Amino acid sequence: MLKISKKADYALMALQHIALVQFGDVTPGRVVNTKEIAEEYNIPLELLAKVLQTLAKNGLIESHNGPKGGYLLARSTRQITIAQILEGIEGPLGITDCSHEKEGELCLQREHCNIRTPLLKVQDSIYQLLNNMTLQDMMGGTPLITIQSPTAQGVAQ
Amino acid sequence: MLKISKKADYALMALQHIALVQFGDVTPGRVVNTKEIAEEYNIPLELLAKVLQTLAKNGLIESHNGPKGGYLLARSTRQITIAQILEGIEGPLGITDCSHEKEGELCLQREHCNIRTPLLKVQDSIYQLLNNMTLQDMMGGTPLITIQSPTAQGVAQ
DNA sequence: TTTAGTCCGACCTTATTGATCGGAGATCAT
DNA sequence: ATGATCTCCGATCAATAAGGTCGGACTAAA
Repeated sequence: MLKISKKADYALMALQHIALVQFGDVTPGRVVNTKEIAEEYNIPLELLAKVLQTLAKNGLIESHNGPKGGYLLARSTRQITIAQILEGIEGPLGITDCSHEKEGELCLQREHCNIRTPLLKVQDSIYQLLNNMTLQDMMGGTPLITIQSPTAQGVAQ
Repeated sequence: MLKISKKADYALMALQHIALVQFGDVTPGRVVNTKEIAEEYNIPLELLAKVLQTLAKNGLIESHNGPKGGYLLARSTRQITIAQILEGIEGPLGITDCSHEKEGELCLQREHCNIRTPLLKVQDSIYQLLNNMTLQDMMGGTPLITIQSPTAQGVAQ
């Protein structure tokens, strides 16, 4: 229960990888493309592409078009929270259907529902949890495995 | 994202209702049947029946067969946690696919996956959250929720 | 201008959830 | 004991969401 989607999983892996490349000590500053990540983690290329597009649209990463293009983090690893990443892919956090219920679309149970308020408190606690953890917290001490890409070798000095 | 299922919602409502009837001051000790709950909260009867059956099978409530039959809480409201209820309906908590991965069924990303460990810590924090809140907390005053950010504990591997 | 790469949206396939049906078994009233 | 009523429980169906795929348009570097 409470499982996050594969897309969200892929997003976390991809962002962590980009962060490692961008701020790691191997080839700092290098731009990362979709193919590199897909091959490194065995993620279907097209699906990952869509995930990255979504992340770019939500302002978490910047896309650079054309050859030698790819993605870069839009801001520092401490300014990107897990909540932002997950919400960027899966939409706003809502443990129950009525979490973001607008006026006029009440659920059938709402009239006598006594569990909404406590559940919203639980939801809020989970959000704080996810929003207090950043990309930086997910990359400590993890070694970056470099890949042999002709493109990458050409760029790295 | 992270939405719980309708069945789980129904389970929470039903258990709260049973608890109110059983320990409330109107008709204490009365047995509650499926139909009563379904009508009160506009829940499809057969679906609720299956939810209650599952809860009974998991030892959260006791079923009494035949006419004048129905359900009773198996233990006190303070001994039934939200985690127990949700897990009884939706299965064990697992925010990622590999949460309960058995030997030999590694996911394709596992080889280079660096996000598993921090995610498991997040999952553990959510579990504590849900397991520290009981049915009792959903019946009266404001639920007491304590969270502990995994970041503070040093989530990075 | 060519070429490699990203961008974007439509599409399909599968899995999960929500909901339904019909009978078996158990209990109480008569 | 017997019937009527109610819960139990498995099998099944439909709707929705997730996972994954395809083809073409656009962009920038060589």
